[in-house]
Amino acid sequence: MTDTAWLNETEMAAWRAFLSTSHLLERRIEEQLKAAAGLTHPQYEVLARLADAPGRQMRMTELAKGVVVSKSALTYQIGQLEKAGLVERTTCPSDERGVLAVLTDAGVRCLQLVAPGHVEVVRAYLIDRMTRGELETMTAAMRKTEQALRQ
Amino acid sequence: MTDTAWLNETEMAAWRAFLSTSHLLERRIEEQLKAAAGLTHPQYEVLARLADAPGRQMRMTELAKGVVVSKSALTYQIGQLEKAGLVERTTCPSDERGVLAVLTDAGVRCLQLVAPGHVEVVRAYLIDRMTRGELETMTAAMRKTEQALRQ
DNA sequence: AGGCAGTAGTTCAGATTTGAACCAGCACTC
DNA sequence: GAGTGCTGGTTCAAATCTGAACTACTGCCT
Repeated sequence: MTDTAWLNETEMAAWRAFLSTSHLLERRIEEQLKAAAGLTHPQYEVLARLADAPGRQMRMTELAKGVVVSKSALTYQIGQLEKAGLVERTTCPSDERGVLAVLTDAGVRCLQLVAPGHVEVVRAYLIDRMTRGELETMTAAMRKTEQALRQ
Repeated sequence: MTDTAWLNETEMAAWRAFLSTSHLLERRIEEQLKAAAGLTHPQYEVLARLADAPGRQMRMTELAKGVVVSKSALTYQIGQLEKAGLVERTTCPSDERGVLAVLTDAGVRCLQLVAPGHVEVVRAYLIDRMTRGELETMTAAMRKTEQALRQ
């Protein structure tokens, strides 16, 4: 263990702010989605990602990486969404092992219904409270960390 | 529902970056703490908060708010930490209902042991990748959101 | 062809989280 | 000083997440 520099005032404040904020926002989002449509945040993210994907479909592993959950958690959530009729499973034509999660028409409609309320929260608490400059600075910083963490 | 403006490119990129980064970092931290000391991130946060508190002790509700978990989750985690001998429960002298979580000497030692490795991760992936300016901008932005979410 | 390491998903057990329901003690009113 | 509403914590059931097997298939290599 090499000796690590402790965090100074500013750094600690930054870390604490980041940590608390991300958790608080997560809670708020979860609450809003639950109330609006009985969805969890990961579920919403799955729908949103699929909607953006070509053919409204994506491989399980790819989706798991995008949403940042374990493969088993995704298996579970896709199961839930399938029960709700918002997603379907198809075996991948090019790879017999693979599974494609496909957004159904009902899934699209559900997303259209829920998205505005969700975006509203993201805006009200995060986006609209930042200046354009702050937004860009934050994005740049986040991207560096994200890239490092994705290897 | 008033009509909400959708997120434009920049805003969406910012949101996605923030979201992915916070989740990825959370995963990495969890992994490090688990490997280093069998602690979860919330558990570490509890220890760290208590160590900073006067008398190394805090009321349950106050602690739950600080760490950003539900009261029931905190009850559970304090139970775990108590089993491990890192924390003790005391009834609050001024309020018979209240419970004080107190960091034990073993808790202090555990924290001293684990903190460097944890800080190392926070530094390596987040803090040290930002310029001083970015750090301050991000903190300012996070604080606005945090404040709004804490009402 | 045959073998073999690696990848894709699922299953499983265990840990953790959450909100709702609950009990007890505080504080304020009449 | 009894009544009432509120706050602090715990308990509980249900949902979800994770990592560790496990199965099945792919892609190489010989």
